[in-house]
Amino acid sequence: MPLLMLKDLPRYECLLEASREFPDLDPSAAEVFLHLLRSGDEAFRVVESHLAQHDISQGRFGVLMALWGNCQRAGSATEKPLTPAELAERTGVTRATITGLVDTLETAGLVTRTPHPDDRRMMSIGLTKRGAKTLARIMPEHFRRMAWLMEPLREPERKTFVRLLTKVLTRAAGDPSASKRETGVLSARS
Amino acid sequence: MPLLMLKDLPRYECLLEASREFPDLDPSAAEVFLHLLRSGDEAFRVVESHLAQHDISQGRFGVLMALWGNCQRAGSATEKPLTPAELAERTGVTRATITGLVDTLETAGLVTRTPHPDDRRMMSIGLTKRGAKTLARIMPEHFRRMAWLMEPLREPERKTFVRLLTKVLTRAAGDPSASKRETGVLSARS
DNA sequence: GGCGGATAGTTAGCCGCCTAACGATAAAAG
DNA sequence: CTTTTATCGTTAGGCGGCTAACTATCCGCC
Repeated sequence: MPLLMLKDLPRYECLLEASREFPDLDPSAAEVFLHLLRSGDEAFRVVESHLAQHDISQGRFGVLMALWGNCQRAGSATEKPLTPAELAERTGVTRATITGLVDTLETAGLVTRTPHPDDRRMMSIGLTKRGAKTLARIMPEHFRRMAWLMEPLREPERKTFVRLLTKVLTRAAGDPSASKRETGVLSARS
Repeated sequence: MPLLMLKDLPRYECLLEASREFPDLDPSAAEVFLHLLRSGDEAFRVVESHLAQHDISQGRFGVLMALWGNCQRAGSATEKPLTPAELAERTGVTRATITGLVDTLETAGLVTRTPHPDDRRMMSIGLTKRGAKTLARIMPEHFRRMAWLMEPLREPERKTFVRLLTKVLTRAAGDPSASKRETGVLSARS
């Protein structure tokens, strides 16, 4: 997981102090923001350390899950392949990155890569039996780790949490381009 | 920002459905978890896209901030250098990574790197005037972006948010080793 | 003073992410 | 039918993260 701004979270009082020097700094916003970055980081680590034991990175896991989900979605026991572009779309990385991930997964015998039957520009990526078995081995503990991390939260807290997180996601989805923000179009929008 | 499990967040009903097949899957925990991962990702993107305009990566920004914070902390106008190990500790990456980051920052004229006066094993990394000016130029918009993302949340929501995030962080900090979790020591602890 | 263990920063190699560019292919336009 | 535009997966190169190993240095102990 890449670097966060700084490892130790500043106390609110420090942010308040800093806001005197930087008028653009909203102390409570910064506090939430930094806690969010940090928590996301930690959440990632909790599951990633388990995946690593299976020689699976989060990136590879995403590809495997997308393929596996596609089998389930198809409601069929037979594999339903995806193209690299579809994998890229579902996993949120570029097609170029998918090439590398599929390279290593193919080498490990977890996926197949064959020319697409309908379009010669495309490849067809499918989950092997070994890939499916690897996933089946990983998923129980994967889900347990998620549950473990969230255990201190009771159901109502979880609902609140999701609601707040969704507000952030909605806001982020409305992200105008950076240049617009800097030129003050944002204040006109607000 | 690296890959999340899958780009599109599953609806709660899907998680409920999946929990029938996977007894280890706690639907509400998974929902919060995935929302958290995703929100952390988006928060990262909001500030990172701005930094990129200044040719600064999040990693570099962290180093600069640590150096700048050290100046401030020292309450002195003169620069107060840090060692690579101190930078690594404050920014949460390895010393090896710091070497690379400092390499590029030094090339850009934003930091100085000199032998340490007291210990010949160490280097001394300091912020240049140019580095400080670059930071001063970046920080207003950086803080504005944080504030922008959190704007939909009112003060009480922010306090709740920080409380919930802190619970997660506390839990993550109590993370026993992975092997212990898998062997069931966790259930004995709970 | 000498030895052993610890620490520091760097290097090499790997991985995963990106962008830009490319050749091959498909689709659209005229 | 031909030309132009769009799409695909891959490649090359860069960056930032990691681990392991290395040489140089420091420190504690005998």
